Amino acid sequence: MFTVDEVCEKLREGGKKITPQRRLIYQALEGKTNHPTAEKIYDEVRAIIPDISLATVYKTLRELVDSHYLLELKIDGESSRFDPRTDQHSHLKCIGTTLNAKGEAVTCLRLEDISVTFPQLQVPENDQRGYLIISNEVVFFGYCPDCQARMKN
Amino acid sequence: MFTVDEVCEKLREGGKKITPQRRLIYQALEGKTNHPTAEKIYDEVRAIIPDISLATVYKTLRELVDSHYLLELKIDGESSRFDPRTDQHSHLKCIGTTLNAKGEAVTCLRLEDISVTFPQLQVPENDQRGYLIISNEVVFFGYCPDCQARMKN
DNA sequence: TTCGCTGCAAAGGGTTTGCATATTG
DNA sequence: CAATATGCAAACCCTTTGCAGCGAA
Repeated sequence: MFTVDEVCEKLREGGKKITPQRRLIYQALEGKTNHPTAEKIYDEVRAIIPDISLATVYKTLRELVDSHYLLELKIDGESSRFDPRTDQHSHLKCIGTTLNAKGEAVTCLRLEDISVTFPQLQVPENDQRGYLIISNEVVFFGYCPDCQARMKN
Repeated sequence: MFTVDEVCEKLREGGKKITPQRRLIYQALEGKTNHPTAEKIYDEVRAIIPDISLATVYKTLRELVDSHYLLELKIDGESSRFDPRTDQHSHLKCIGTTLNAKGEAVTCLRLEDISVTFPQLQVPENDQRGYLIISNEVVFFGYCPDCQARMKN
């Protein structure tokens, strides 16, 4: 859970330069729990710097991920979502769908943090196959309140 | 865990036609536990029908997935891997890496089935946020025997 | 004969890369 | 001033799509 100033300072120490573009991208992530995609961040920053390039957004995000200020979540084949919360935690994803104008199913993109991890989870002995287990990742699937409400109609 | 004949029969009943290409793709999957990618299947089938098209492979796989003969696994942003085992189960993925000729890290692509699921896993109350939880997905990460051996050197 | 299938090539979405120019420190 | 960032366009990878011709039933 970085702050803009903290990231700026640390990156500057590493010989990087802080541009208005970068600062705004950091701001678009600071304290967020909605796991935006690169596009979402692009849209948000573009409201202020209209001709920022999507490539700049991607480069800046990659940098944050590489320096461990940001987690990149690749769940279920969706495009990457970015999470400023970098401690170990799990996720809860809504699987609700709506139909768009063309009658195609569009899935609700809500994704929530879950504070816990599940270190006690074990691979059954006969499935172990000589692997040295390091970690696990748990994702829960369900319907968010909005999608539940929509389903009642 | 389908058999080639079973799939052929069922699809034929649905008005589909069984071509040599399709039959070979089914064979390349029948009973397999290595979770091949579309490319891997393409390579395997191409050894027999050299001018089969990758598009045909993709179309055939999509069809099997849609008719629930095949599971499509999208883990960690990798390209899709296909699993003829369609009952509920978990996976164990090797995170070992080697360096290729250009010094880039290449991850071991081994992926194993784990027979169990973890229906008892709960979302902590204060993380529930009004969601109706339906299921969860657990992936274990670790080092396969080969990668462990390589790390000892 | 008919419809579904094939291969090809093109398009698509998301992401990265190369490069000349602009900006930071 | 030097080095790093930017924006643009092109390239990438994986996957899907459109279409004319081919082949299964």
